[in-house]
Amino acid sequence: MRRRASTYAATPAKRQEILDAALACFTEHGIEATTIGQIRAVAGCSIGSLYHHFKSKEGLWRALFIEGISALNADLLGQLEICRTAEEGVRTVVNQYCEWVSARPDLARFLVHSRDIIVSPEAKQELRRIHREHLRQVFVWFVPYVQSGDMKQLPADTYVPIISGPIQDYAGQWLSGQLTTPPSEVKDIFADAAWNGVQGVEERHDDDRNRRAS
Amino acid sequence: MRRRASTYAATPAKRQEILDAALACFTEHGIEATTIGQIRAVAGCSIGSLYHHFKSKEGLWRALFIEGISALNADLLGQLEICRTAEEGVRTVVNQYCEWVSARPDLARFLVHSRDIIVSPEAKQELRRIHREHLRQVFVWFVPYVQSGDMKQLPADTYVPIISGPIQDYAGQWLSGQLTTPPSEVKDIFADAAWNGVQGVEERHDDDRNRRAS
DNA sequence: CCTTAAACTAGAACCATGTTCTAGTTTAAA
DNA sequence: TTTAAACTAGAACATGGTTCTAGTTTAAGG
Repeated sequence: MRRRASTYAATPAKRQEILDAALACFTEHGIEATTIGQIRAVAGCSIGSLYHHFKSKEGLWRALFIEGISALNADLLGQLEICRTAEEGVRTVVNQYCEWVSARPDLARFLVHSRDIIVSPEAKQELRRIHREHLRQVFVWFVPYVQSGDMKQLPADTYVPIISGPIQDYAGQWLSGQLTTPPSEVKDIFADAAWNGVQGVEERHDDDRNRRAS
Repeated sequence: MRRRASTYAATPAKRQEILDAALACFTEHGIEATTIGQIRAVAGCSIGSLYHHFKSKEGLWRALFIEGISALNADLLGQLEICRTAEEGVRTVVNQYCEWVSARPDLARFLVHSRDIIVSPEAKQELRRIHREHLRQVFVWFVPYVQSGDMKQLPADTYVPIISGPIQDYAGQWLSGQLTTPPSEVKDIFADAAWNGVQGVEERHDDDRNRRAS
């Protein structure tokens, strides 16, 4: 009723527009503080339209989250695909995370924080499923290297924390504005630490130990 | 009006009662999903009383958070006090976190999640201040060992992620029910990884490397 | 004891915000 | 042109956080 004459035609794009608007609002006001009204205003649509595309506020979060996390995961798995040594793989996990966080900080911030914000049991279940499936796929990539002894034998659930924990912690602090040096500038340090933490013990050479020293 | 005759007298305790009720509700329903009404019911007080003690829902979160994080910090600093080597210190950081998470999982879960839930700028500022102050104090403890060469020279902001990142990541997964093996059972692995990641490079002895092997 | 002020409590009133509902409008296919 | 489905608008509603007024309890001073 308020719209200009022949504007319609953009149905599929509208959904994306709402998602973009939501992310912008989250970045500006914080995820929790953002209201449906603000998103609606930025996206330039009505409440009804918004609820037509997403069944609830949480549904919107969920869509944004799944879209983001899936892209991140797919990108990592793609990069792992072309790695040919355990060390390459480990460093790729760290580096890819750094690059991605630096490239899309708004989305990264949202992903990191939304884990604690999505509450409905079904949604939580789904997100957890996606997360676990991703971890599994990454883990599978590393299995042969564990078996060959290139990587240490450890409890299955400890590899990811050891490899990704530090960079995620650092990135989280950076994303929330507590640190000024971007992850990309310290990625080698964390890649070193990650590889250092999981590399096999027997086949160590002297000059392997500190490769980032130069 | 509804109260039994001479029940009053418990003013200072009531506040704590409300805090306990809040934590119980958070554990049962999730932080976000918990309403003031639920807390009020469990604590057995009125809305007015609740708002007298805490100026808002967020104020309640804040009080609970500060209480918890302060206890955790103080405990760690106390334990560090009696450590006499860098390795002892690093392992203490990891172990203490494990023990504490295992001992008070409800509170731990709340602390981990509430970081993203407190939104008012002033509160956020305060929490950040406390967090940074804590990091600083821990860092200060390690400084002499970095200078002596017992620990690697790294950018200041990377020590904590390397030491604490993995165990925090693991504990977070455990707290949210995704893992079944409690942190206390894998703490040595993470302590090893932590020390491995920050120990000085020159003064390494062969038998230092795998001390947890037995 | 009695009075009085401050701490505290009760619960109704208020208000912001997420969600539902009804009445449409646009599009595309028959 | 007709019709059904996708989509949009915005008012009405429900829930839950917050404020407000009217108390009640306690402790200190007469």
